[in-house]
Amino acid sequence: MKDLTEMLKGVLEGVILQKIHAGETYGYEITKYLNDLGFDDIVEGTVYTILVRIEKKGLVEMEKKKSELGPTRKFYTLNSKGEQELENFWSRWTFLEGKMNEIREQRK
Amino acid sequence: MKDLTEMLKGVLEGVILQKIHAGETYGYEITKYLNDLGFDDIVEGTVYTILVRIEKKGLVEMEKKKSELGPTRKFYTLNSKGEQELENFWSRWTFLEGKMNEIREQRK
DNA sequence: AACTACTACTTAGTAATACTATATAGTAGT
DNA sequence: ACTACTATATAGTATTACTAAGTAGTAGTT
Repeated sequence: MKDLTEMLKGVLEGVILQKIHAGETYGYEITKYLNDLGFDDIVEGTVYTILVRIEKKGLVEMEKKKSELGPTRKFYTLNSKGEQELENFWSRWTFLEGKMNEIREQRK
Repeated sequence: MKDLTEMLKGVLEGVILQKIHAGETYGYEITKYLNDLGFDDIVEGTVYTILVRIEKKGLVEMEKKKSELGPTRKFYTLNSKGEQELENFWSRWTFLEGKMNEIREQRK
């Protein structure tokens, strides 16, 4: 999908939190997952930037594990603060989604 | 709703295009409309910035009309380019909304 | 006349975020 | 050696919403 960049702001971080919530994962895998989902323009640099950010915010724990295929992977898991932030994220999303439907339906 | 700012990026402009599409309107009225909808933090400055932007992009026509209550109002209407952009906007939104549901449902 | 409140528009500066571009490095197959 | 794929890192850029402050018209109150 084209021109999605601006619309992803404030969303992509939550999407990545959700992905980590669904099971321990690492940057390269997250990037692949998003590309496979149809977010063509999301590249590794974008994902790593967000991973650094959420780690600084203290939302995740990180553990290095060897890969048989390449350099060491950095696996992330959500901590309780991360789980709370994920809930807040979905709360914001649900609010926005509801309002967008209202706005779309309005006549006059 | 708190902390919605980032999530509004790439969305608010489309919302305003939709509001104009629904009928000729002006900045102050748009601001009130958004506040009444529940977007508490959207202030006049934000709306006027976007109105200037969409006018520069050539998505709207503007006409000044006197108000009985205050300074002259600047009424906006969508032109064909604006209508096209609005369609593209909803297309992007629908795509994102669908993907977000997929992401939210995923297990592992 | 001075004031307050509401209507209405303007704009310079800031913060946050995703993307661009490039670099480094490990493993495996030809 | 070369190529491809896996895997992480980061400086710089563009875009966008928000902050903050200002100007100005109308109407009612004191």
